[in-house]
Amino acid sequence: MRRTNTCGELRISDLGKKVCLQGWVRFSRDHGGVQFIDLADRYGITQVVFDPQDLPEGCDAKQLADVINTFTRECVISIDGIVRNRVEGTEDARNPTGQIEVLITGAELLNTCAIPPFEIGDQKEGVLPNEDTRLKYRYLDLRRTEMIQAMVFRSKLVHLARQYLEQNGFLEIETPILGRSTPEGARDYIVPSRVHPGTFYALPQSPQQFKQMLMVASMDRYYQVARCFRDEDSRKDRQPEFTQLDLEMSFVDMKDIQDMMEGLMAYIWKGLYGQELKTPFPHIAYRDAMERFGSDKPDMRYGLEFVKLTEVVKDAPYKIFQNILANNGIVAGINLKADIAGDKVGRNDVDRYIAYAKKVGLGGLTWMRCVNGQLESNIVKYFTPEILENIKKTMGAEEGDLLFIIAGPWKSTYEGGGFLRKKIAEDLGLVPENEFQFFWMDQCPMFEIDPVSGKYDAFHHPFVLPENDLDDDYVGGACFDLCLNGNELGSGSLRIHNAQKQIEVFHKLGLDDERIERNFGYFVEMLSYGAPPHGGIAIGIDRICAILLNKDSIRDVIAFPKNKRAVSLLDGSPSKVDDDKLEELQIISLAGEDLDLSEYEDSGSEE
RNA sequence: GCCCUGGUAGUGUAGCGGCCUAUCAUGAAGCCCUGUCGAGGCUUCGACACGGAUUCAAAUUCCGUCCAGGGCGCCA
Repeated sequence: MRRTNTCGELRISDLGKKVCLQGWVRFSRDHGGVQFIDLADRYGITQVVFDPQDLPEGCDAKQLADVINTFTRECVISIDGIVRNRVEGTEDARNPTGQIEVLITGAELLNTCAIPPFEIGDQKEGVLPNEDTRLKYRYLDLRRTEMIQAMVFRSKLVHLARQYLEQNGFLEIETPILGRSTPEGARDYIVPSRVHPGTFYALPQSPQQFKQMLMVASMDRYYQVARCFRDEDSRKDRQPEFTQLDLEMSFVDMKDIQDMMEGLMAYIWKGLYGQELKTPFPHIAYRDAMERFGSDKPDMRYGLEFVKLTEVVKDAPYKIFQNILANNGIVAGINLKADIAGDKVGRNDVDRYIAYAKKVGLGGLTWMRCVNGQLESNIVKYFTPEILENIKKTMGAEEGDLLFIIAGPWKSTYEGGGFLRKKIAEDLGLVPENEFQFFWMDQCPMFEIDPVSGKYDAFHHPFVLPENDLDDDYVGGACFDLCLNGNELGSGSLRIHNAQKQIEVFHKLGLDDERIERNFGYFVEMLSYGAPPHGGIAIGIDRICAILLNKDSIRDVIAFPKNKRAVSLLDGSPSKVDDDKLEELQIISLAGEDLDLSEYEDSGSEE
């Protein structure tokens, strides 16, 4: 290798060294006689100087100038030179290599660069091109320092995780990418089989079943940096393919798994920031999270907690509340204290929040303001003075405070309230930056009942160990989420290790024996061959990186993400494939605009 | 499937019925310049997403389409 140093490496201690640097021309400044080039690579930027007056003997200035004249932005060059001091007073304190420069004594153009579609300099933050342009030219976008830092950060984080888990006896084991499609859960990406026409593999939504098999296989502690695939619509924190740090442990209880994760996070923290992370993480029960913050992954870095008013208003002659309470609904309030909201939330803002509340599924939004020691609003006339006083007391309302009151069915009302709480906090600037608060959300139910169909759905997934008898009124699940700043990083649980219990849960979820056998037969059978008690957790690598780096979207910590519509602008996938490929797989597409189905008709009943 | 926001030179923007032959910056091309560092100076080039409608007049208003982002649904 000719290169002697990277572009982020040279310091004052290297003065006089003969070096060869190779990299990209970021900026160049031609002063007529002397010319400066910012030579960049992923390690940094070094200023290299063409100074024809100051060349050592034997250097042909004319020849060098001819080469350097061919350099353009972002072309790839190799320069030989001598590390020297900068002229006094021209050092650049912002750049770690800013004390020195390299006098060019030899130069070579390694490759040209077409005119870049956007500028790659780092000072242009805030004026990034549209994301589709960035994604189309991702290899250029990734040259930006900010993106390089994200990739370095992510690589470090994953490396630290591997180190910690290896130190704790975990085996890194790969599980199949081509697997079986299951009817539960997210939509699968499916892959046609050529050998068995008409059958399909599915890409894994998670390695869930395989990692449980590894426990039955006595591997005891498994982990994997696992790519997962879900064919659902994207969000800023959801991509069609994403990466999870997946792990599973045998002979453990929930605390063992949580302790291991806390140790892992603390190790990563120390490695990334050189600081101790406070463990253990606090816990909050699902019900409390919902009733206090209106979310199962609440951001608890700011207050604005809901206070239950159901009891307080149960005798109020206010029809709307009466109807709601008669249907087992709840009433709860949130107090915007005068010092944080006082002047900032006026009558117009209240109307805005009422409109927002309706948008997020709340029937409406009741408000009261504490003025001259009395609660005032358009509806106080429906409440007796005693009830108003009680509301005031329960909510801790003081002069100038504004109360928002939500009412309706338990789940949808608290969920809507959670959206409202978040919106208010953002509007009022209550969300702190650069504060990271991990916590466990636990004590979850095993099932949720669909309010429309009355059907049981698994709260997490059907392999979670129920904590009590399935016929009890309330069944808890041995599962928990790891949350950070209002985001779910991942969820873990103890798993069912008893075949009969697993079948019972499937039954509860409405699967009959035939369907269980067809879709999960091998899995249930596996449990019958000495499955140890086991459990595990998976956390989203993309999400944790995005949160820790303050990125709006996980796309900013993924080298080659898809856009909102699951398209890769870089390679144009998904794309059509040649007809002969489809023919080999015995597949016809119904999406073609000129498809002639006549020769296939009467073989199927569809359409 | 639905809702919201947006689409102006390569890039980022201003303009939001006539002051538009469309602003500014950056970029690109050319010239000048020996200490800059997003160098600087001068000259030139380059755009209203597409299709309809309203109007004497549309970048601007309306309708439709496409594209992008955010959200709902969905994500066991």
